[in-house]
Amino acid sequence: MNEEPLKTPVPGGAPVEQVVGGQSIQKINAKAEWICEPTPAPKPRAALNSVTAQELLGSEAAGFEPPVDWFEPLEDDDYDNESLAGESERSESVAGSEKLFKKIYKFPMPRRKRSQRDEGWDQWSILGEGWKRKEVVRRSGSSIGQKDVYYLSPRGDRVRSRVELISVMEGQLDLSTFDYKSGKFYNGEVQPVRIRHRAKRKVRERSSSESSWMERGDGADTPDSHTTSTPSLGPKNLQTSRFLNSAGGTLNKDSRDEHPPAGETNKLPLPSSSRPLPSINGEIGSEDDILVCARCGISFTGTWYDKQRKRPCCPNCWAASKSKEHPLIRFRKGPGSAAFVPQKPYNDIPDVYEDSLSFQSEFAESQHPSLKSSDTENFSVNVDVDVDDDDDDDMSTDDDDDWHKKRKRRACGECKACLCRKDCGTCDFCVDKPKFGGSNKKRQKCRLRQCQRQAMRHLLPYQKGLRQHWPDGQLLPGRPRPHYTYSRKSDFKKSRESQDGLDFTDNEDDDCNIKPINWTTASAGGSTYLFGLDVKNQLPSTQLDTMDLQLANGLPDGVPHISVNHNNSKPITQIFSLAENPPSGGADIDNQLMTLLQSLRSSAMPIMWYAIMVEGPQLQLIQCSKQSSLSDTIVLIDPGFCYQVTVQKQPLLPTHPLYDRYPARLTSVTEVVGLLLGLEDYVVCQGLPPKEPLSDSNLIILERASTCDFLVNKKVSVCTNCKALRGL
DNA sequence: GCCAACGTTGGC
DNA sequence: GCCAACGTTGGC
Ligand SMILES: [Zn+2]
Ligand SMILES: [Zn+2]
Repeated sequence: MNEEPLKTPVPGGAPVEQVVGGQSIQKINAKAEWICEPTPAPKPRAALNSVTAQELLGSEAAGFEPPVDWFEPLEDDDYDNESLAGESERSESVAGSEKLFKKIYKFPMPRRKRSQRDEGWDQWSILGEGWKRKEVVRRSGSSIGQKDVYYLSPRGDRVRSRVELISVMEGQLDLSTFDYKSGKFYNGEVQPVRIRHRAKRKVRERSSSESSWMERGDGADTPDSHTTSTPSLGPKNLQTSRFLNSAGGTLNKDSRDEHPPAGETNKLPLPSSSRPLPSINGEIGSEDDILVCARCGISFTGTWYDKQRKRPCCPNCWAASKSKEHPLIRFRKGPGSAAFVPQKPYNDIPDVYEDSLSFQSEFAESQHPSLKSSDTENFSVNVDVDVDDDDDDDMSTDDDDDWHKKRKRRACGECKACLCRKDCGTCDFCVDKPKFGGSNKKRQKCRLRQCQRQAMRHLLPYQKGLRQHWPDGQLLPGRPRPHYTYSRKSDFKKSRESQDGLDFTDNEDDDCNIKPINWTTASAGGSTYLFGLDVKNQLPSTQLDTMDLQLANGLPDGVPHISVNHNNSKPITQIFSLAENPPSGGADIDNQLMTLLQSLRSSAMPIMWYAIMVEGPQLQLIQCSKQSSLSDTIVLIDPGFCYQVTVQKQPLLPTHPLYDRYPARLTSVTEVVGLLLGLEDYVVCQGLPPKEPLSDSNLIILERASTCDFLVNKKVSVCTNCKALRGL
């Protein structure tokens, strides 16, 4: 999918050329090109990938000098219709400019045009010809008002830190006396030591704050086997110490202290009267507009707007609007009122998922039977109790809350993924990380560390290439990855079967984040990640929700490992793909079921049928292809080799004709295969729409008769019993 | 509609 | 100061 096969992790500490401080730009374009050029691509194209249009004009379209403000944003107010989404208010003008530019020059443009990309860059020739610099004031979040300085290299590298700058410079310039923030050299001058007024936030404070302490990189450790330039990302990451020692420690920023006075523990901006205006250093600030705060009426400089970006809002009012609640504590609506619970003892936290069974029991464990708060780490976690005080003010916390919720909700802090401290080092997101030699394009948390409950679905582990490989039953080559599996326990089942209710909660964006992720409700679109397994729900019924499906990790080169636990109360004890190579090692020879299982494993089996052994023992054969019309069908074989077929966990009626066509006991591979092949003649009964559609929903819910056959001949999509129910 | 890409923020 | 990684954009 991406270019990682051509990127080798860099042993040692020195970043290679491609890895320019995490902002590699050399191979951004189509992967075909990249594949042809495993070594850094020619600079012109690299530049085109990330250079600004403005820069192109300057460097390539010689002679054309656009007006100074050619790419300058119009007034933010001009884009009122773009209410949300950060800087989108500016994208229009930029996009328009880009079109114009394209039209005139027919240059290949960067793949993407980010609105801020071309804006606000100042020539910064002190670093060399073509260098640019820009300051960006944070517009939201608890660090609002903070300024970030970026540099843009002539090649288009967007540099975010001193370390990156040094890396990008590749020694072309001695930066030992360069102050990153101010962008100036202090040759021979002794810089006053900048005093940090801001008290360092304590771990405790942090962990009980709104921030989900787990959600951040927070010590995502690097597996040793993958260690490249960053052996560890612990709290004391020494990776950059050599830079800091040579520069950061002795070299200092401009002497003007822009930190809040002592006692101000958060980073909210100070009133403009006491705080330096957002513009600094003359030339930088000179382009800022003088604005009048729509709230308090004071004049201020900069680009501060309310959340809708419609009206100017001075930093002070920004702060005021945020301080209605503690900026570091969020509450969320929900049952119970406890805001914080002690977190699982840290020493129970796995470094990685080591095997399938550890993951299998995840949801049982997530009940946290042991909540020792005496642990040395004593983590706490926000349980997301939301008070959701609706705010009338439109610069207000409504958006702010939304923003915060969105920003903060992707980690429950409790699930195994959240508690996992180590990056796997092999998933696509890990491979993208600079510390693993990646180019930092995706910038996402390790898939295995994505919260099982709250992470966005597309970030969860999944089977890369699933769709290419599974329909035809081909398994990917390569060493099997550890599969993690788990079964949901009966609480899940209970909640579903006891009610006729249809729970379509797609919890991705609502507040139901206390329960485990609801895998089975998502069926829209082409990408349904059921924590890995993409299952097509034939029928959004309660029955579906009782399906208990779980698939292994989503590592790009992983062999799909499927484990499906149909029976909620039976832990999976053995997981085998029928197509998998026989594993070495002995099984329980005495167990005849196991013998059958092993025979099955070494036999050619119908496509996408997998076998697992669950406690009982019980041998289960599961159709794991979502494309299959039998995708929710399971054959259960008990130790006496009697079997039962279930569809979406519903057993077929004993009178089902299927049972007449096949032996009552499945004692051999032949018999098993015969049944599985015979099943292919069936499809799952679709059910029929109710007579009275749901009032408040545009969903079409299909219902089945209680005597539904579940499996019907392929030519019929609905069984006779369901038809009878509708009088058909 | 998907997802690569990346601007941006959180937090040590 | 640094960087992990969140959330969004926009090309395809
Ligand atoms: Zn990973
Ligand atoms: Zn979690």
